[in-house]
Amino acid sequence: MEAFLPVTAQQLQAIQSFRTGTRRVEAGGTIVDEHRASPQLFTLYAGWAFRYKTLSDGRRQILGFLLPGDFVGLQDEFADGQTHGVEAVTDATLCAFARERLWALFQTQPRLGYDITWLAAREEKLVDDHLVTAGRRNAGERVAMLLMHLYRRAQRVGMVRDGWVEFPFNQQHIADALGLSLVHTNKTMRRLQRLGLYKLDGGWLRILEPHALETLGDYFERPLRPVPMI
Amino acid sequence: MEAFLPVTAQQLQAIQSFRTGTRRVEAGGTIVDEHRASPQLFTLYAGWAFRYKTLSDGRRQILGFLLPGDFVGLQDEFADGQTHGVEAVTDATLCAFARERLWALFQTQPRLGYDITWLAAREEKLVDDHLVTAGRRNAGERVAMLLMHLYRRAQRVGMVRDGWVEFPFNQQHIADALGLSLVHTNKTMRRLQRLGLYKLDGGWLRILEPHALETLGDYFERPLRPVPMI
DNA sequence: CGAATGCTTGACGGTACTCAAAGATTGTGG
DNA sequence: CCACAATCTTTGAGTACCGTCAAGCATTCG
Repeated sequence: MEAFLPVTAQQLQAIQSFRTGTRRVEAGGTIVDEHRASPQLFTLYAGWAFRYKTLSDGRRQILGFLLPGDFVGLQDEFADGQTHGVEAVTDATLCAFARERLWALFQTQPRLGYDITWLAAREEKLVDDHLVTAGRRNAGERVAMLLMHLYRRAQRVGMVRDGWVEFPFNQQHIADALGLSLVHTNKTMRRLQRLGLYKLDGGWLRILEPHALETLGDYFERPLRPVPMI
Repeated sequence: MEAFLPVTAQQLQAIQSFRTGTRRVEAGGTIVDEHRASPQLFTLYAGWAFRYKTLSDGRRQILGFLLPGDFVGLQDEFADGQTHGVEAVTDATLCAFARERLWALFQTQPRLGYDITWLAAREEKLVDDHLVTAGRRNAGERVAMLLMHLYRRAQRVGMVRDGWVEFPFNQQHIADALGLSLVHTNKTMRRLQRLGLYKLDGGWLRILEPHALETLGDYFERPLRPVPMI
């Protein structure tokens, strides 16, 4: 797939030896518990998932969404338990790695170590953008930005068919990602739909006016370099 | 300093060969331009700085604050220019590294590569927390959280003297970090001051009721492990 | 068919934003 | 040393965006 960097046979072997198995999680299931440090790192192979944190009174903030190819769990490496949860939105397939072998991987395969750093840096950029959204955009801009963002990322990994993407989120997910209430999220999304900017049907999303949404969200994705795949 | 991991002589030498020089930036000066990819990575040696992004109409979001020991610029590694700015709040001293030598560093010094990944993961955790603040906390909680957060981090690197920390930010900085307006930030801060939770005098901050602020912000920092220093 | 989940809408209230202007503080030049 | 500008802080008044509460509607599932 063109979104990912090519891998040599030797690297592939190193990745294989680093992995400890495949895991399946059904829709709505917990991939990483919010309050327990995970002994594993994951790469998402198939499905949609998200990272989140909850305040003690239950308010939840979704930190980011995960698509196939995304690497999760590095943030916990030094967190001593104070970390974030990961939950599957659809049925998901993951590749698991032993956290304790991470250092060995860096030693024996510096290239893969470098790639992991790359992925970590990219992740942080996503959170940076998300923070701008939550901090400085209004409701309409937030929705526009999120729709374009998810669409573009899905497109990149080949999840768009005839202009439609699987969109398995409910409005509570969107609200928790954007820092809005459920009701206000609903009203904002309805408004943008009535304006004809996008369409949502049976869990599938179609962007009707990409330029309008990009302008509204002040969010223009540039073509991205291929990403390493661990 | 106990906040940092010890370094071997050999590692120190590797770090030295990686660095390309020291840079001084005066208060208010630009460390990294928001719209130009920086050819350098930095470690902040002295002073306060912050990372930020601005929307096209001028709204600014501060992504995080930088204290001595913090490493900046990794996010740009693969960003193709779509990045964030870094600005000095006080006079600042930085150690510069050539970005192009990063890969060589990973090859020859896997330990330092691993440490850089550590720092990147830690950075992302900070942004995650910040995102929860902007997305799900109200004004009082945001201010409480930020004050405790900055105080604890400063304390960790020995910047607290007799309970006072240098606090060189103006209210616009705070507002842009928290995603609030200047006026509302002012009113909220005044309110917490009148409640006797903290004191601010001549650019120095003193936390009077740490427990109350932690509870209000629902933010409890655990003791952190020592951090690598590049 | 009833329960559960999610979407939609209206009404109302409050938090936070904007506008405006008056202090306070600092720095600069005559 | 004072006048004046510039910057930052503080406060008040009015408004709007967004949150909460409540209830109706649609869809799915057992």
